[in-house]
Amino acid sequence: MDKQLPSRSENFSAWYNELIKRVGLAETSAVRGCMTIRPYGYAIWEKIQAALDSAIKDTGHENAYFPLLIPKSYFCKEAAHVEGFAKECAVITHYRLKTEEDNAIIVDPEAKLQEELILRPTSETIIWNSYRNWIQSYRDLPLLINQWSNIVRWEMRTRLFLRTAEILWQEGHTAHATQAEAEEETRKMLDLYADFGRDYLAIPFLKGRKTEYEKFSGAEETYTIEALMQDGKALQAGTSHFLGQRFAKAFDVKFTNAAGQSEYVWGTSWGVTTRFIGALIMTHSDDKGLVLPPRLAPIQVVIIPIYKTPANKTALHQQAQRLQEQLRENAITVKLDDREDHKPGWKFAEYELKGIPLRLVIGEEELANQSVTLSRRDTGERLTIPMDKAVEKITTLLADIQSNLYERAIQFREAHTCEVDDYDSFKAAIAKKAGFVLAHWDGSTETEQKIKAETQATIRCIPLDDNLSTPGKCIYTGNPSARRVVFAQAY
RNA sequence: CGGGGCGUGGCGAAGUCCGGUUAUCGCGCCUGCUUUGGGAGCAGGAGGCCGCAGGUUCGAAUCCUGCCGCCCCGACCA
Repeated sequence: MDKQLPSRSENFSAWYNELIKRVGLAETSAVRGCMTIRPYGYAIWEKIQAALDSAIKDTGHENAYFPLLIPKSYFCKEAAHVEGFAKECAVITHYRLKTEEDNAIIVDPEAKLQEELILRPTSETIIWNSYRNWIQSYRDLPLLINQWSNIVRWEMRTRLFLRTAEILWQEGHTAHATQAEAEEETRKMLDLYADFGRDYLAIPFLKGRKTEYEKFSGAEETYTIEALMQDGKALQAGTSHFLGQRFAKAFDVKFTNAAGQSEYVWGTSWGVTTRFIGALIMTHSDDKGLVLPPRLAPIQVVIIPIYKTPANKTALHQQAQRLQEQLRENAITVKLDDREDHKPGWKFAEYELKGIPLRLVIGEEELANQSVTLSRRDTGERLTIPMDKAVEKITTLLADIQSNLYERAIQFREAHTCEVDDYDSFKAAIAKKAGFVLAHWDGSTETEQKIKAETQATIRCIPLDDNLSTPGKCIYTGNPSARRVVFAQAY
């Protein structure tokens, strides 16, 4: 095994795959398309879950849990929804195995289900089927439910954390009395995701609306958060859907308003997945390995004592333990690595690979001077500070690293965003993966598909809250365009 | 589903064309000693139905047939 990772510039996807394996985040499993998330990777997911879960609850949502298995008939009630997912559904047809005379184990042909069950690719149908019973009056609204679950989408080609057959995610499903309220909810949760991205993942997300062609099957409107990866490709990291009354009508979910009239409710759904971890890797990490924002790092500081003379060993060890305790008292997660079977150089490389934001070294020199040496993972900067200032300094450094990563990502995005006004420049920009390419588009699906077929570029979103709304001419057809949209090659 | 490639100790590979005694190397693992400020050194050791099933042969990792699995490229897609 090479000590070095493949470099990003030479082979970005080899770098990505190798990093995940080497860091111990995840691995491909025996089941095709599914991944095993290893403890370190899962610890990051748990950090994400904890922060997001409390943000979701703070906005008035409650967690619940709905079944993994969905009757085919439920699934088929909303036409657009079925069409969108039909090609990637795993279907359960039998409920029993049996042993044959030659000891072979087979699916018992007698045990055929009367109605096939779908492994949920998303839970709208089974949830709206319950909502019919839960909602009667406007007093039952809004109904704000979230669930943490796994879903199954039978993908042809998979990549760790980015596209797998089984996905861990969070899916919110809400019901409202009015269209305006549901639309507001859709946008509110989009904002919540983007804020979470900024504050925790240290990733700047571009908020926007999906085109008709790219939107969720079953939604009236899909909003997205799009991020730009270091290789210039875009990643859709989360979506929030305004469902209109589609599922309410499909599942007959009505309520009585204050005036005593019966109305269909308005719905939303929104979700983010472990794809966030993929975004995290491809945004911040480098050729030495993972780079984690402190707020999501399972270990924020690693302490490495370096012994030279046996006489100092005890003193160093005690000092290191004292530092560990002090940091813990200040809610900093810390690991003391005093193993003697690896040399310091090995440990340095190891914790850089794992993306630990800060390394604290205490050796003979530090002990003599009552100091510690700190190294930042994000910049490689090394500084020696007095030992009694360690906790204070580490606290500010962790905050610095968190904001530096965000700043760096914003700068990268700005440097990789361009405007083009003709198709040739467009093709050139996309071919060299220039990042987000802002261009005029005539608004037709036909044009969108032709551009995709010719250049592989897709419309990532029609941005919200920006200053791109000056009219122009479509780069492909020359037809009038109300505004620029964001094109990119995407994952 | 098309096109290409690959299955050999935990991992990565050599050996396969042209069959030959005990299957090789690196990493990792175990034991011991010496080491410790950027992936330590030496010595010893464990670990293999060479993807599976048949066949050819005195003899198969190697040749033949069939099967299974995985990866890459396309079509498809969060």
